[in-house]
Amino acid sequence: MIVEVCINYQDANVDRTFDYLVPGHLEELVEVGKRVYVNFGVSNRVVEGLIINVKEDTNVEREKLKCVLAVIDKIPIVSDEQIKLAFSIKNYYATKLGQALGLIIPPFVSNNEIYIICAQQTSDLTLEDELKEIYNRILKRPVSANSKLAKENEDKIASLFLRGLLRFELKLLKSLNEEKRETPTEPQYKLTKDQKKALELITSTFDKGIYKNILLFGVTGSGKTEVYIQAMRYVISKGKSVILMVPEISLTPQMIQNVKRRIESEVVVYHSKMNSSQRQRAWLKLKSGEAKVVIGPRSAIFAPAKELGLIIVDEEHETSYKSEKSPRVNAVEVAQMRAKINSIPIVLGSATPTVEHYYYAIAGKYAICTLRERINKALPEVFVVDMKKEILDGNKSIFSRLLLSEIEKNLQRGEQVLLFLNRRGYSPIVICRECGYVYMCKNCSISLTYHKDGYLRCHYCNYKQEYTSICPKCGSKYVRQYGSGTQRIEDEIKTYFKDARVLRMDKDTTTRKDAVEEILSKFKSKEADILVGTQMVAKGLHFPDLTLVGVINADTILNMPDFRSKERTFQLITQVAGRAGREKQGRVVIQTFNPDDYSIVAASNHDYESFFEEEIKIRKTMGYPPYSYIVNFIVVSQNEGFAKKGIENVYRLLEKCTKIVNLKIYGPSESPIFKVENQYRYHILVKFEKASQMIDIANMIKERYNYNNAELIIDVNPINTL
DNA sequence: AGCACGCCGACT
DNA sequence: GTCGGCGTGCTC
Repeated sequence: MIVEVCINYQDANVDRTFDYLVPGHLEELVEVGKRVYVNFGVSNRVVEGLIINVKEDTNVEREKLKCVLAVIDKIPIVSDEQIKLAFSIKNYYATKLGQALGLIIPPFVSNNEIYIICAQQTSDLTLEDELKEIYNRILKRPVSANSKLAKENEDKIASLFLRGLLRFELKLLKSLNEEKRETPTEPQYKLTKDQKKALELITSTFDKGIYKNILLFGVTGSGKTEVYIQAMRYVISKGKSVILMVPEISLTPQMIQNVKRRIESEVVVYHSKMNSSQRQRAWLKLKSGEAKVVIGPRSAIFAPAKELGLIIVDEEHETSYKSEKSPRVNAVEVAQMRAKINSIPIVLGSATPTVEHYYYAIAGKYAICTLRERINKALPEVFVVDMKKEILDGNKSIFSRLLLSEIEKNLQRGEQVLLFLNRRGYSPIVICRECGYVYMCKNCSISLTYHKDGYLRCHYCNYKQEYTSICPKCGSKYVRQYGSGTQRIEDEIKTYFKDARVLRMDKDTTTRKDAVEEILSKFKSKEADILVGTQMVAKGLHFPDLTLVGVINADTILNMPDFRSKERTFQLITQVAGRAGREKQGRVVIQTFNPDDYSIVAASNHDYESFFEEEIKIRKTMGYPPYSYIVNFIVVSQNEGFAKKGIENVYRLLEKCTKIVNLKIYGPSESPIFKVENQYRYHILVKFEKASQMIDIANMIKERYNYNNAELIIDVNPINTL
């Protein structure tokens, strides 16, 4: 018996599998998805590997074959379906199989912890007895022909198992206090016509057992959640499970509450602040099928849901679904792969769908349902203020006259205000007026942001230094802070409205574990009149008395050097605007220097279609997605010269491809932010005509790039090219 | 990642 | 002559 093993998931610079011989005493233990210990390389290091195939024969010469030393897991920690998913990810994102598996294998799996928990789950023996039995079975037999090595390996493995034995006692104590669960209450909700249609489409697609993207296009407050819940109930009633993806768990407490209350099965919530034992419990509940619903952000798409029947991606346009760390996967794309593997529907919900997805929907590639009505109230009234004109009229304030007067009215009425600015800190640039020196991060090519606590901070690497008002370059004392962040908005708004109670929500005020919930509940219970915040406040929040939203500067995203900047602007304005007047009539004031830009005009008219029409024309003439497929090849090194050499290697490889397929190469050039955390970055952007060509060439470059002095990052379908 | 193999410069 | 530099390639 032979097993095909993927060695050391994460970093080993090998992207192939290896065959190992299974000794007789391990034959009944090996299974696809279990981990094994094997000898690897000339020095026979003991390494961990994952079995991805069990077979009778191999092409490898017998004398090369080594034996499996031990089987680590009692049950597979990765299912067949998840292994298929790993291969899809490897192929599409041009990663190594190990990297793809690394996303799927739960991070808490270390040594034999899973073995221990699983033993606890399945055995009739006491835990300790079973562990001892396993220990004896695996270790008290010859593991390899070479007896010297065998002894060393035994010692190594024995020590791993002993560590496990110590842990198991703690686990035993913990498992005695099992959590209890609220029983769901079975209320009937009446659906609107549109909701009914959407639900029917989802359930009938599910019944057919086919892979299909269903775009659920509905404005904020049109009742998407109700469609999700009823669809989930249907799928669960047929014995299947559901993954519900949300962009950020701490901002969707209402939805989670709703789902928990209305779903028959146990609901597991994944979030980044869970500790290792909470994660283990969640993982096991899904794996065993005890829980049929998992809700969570990006990582939830890798959850071990058993017999998956439906995937729902809420706010599918959110960029947080894309990982910024290598491998740069997009959880929405991964969700599509997983839906395809399982032949199930995937629901993409949004009020502002991505241009690509909407394009596929109207082209007939995806199904689409539109929820037109806003269930409670009319949409808010939107005013666009031209800030050029404000300046011409002598208004030097950050706030337009209209915004100030609207805030005033709101405060008088006892209603609440939300002020949105996409930038934290006090001011983003500190500059010497004598010599022009801009305070820069010493690790990144980024200007430092002045914070109110007297420190200058880099928002890329968190480097901080004390602020001195004397220029470090020329010694002048004419140093000035330019621009505004949320801290400054908070300060200045207090000078205009001295009695107003102001709260601020951004990365700086929410580092503590429950900080987000605390700020939101304070605002909800009307302990504050004005909430100032970044991106965080734009999403999903619902406050009955919030009737005015101010967008301080709509241009921050618009001016980014990215072909999606208009789309992002439209989405963000629409989203923040959606926070106003969810029950009473709301108003929105948008401050901008580009009042005529179509993304801003369309957002102010709540008109997705006309935004889309303008945007798709530009995408077509410029050859951007969905009319092309983009890959960003980035080469990174601490040494500038190495990075440059690396990107030149990539360029040479790409040039050869121009003879075979039609592609457009932009670069090589320095990345827009050249240095990040002391790493120099060069990149080449490549546009392909066909997805298949993109995949082939990205994989070819990955295979052939062998310059070890600089790391190559392949970003397929990049969201952020900075 | 490790480790060996291999092909060039400055040394006992 | 040979010790060691690290480029290249392999690991079942």
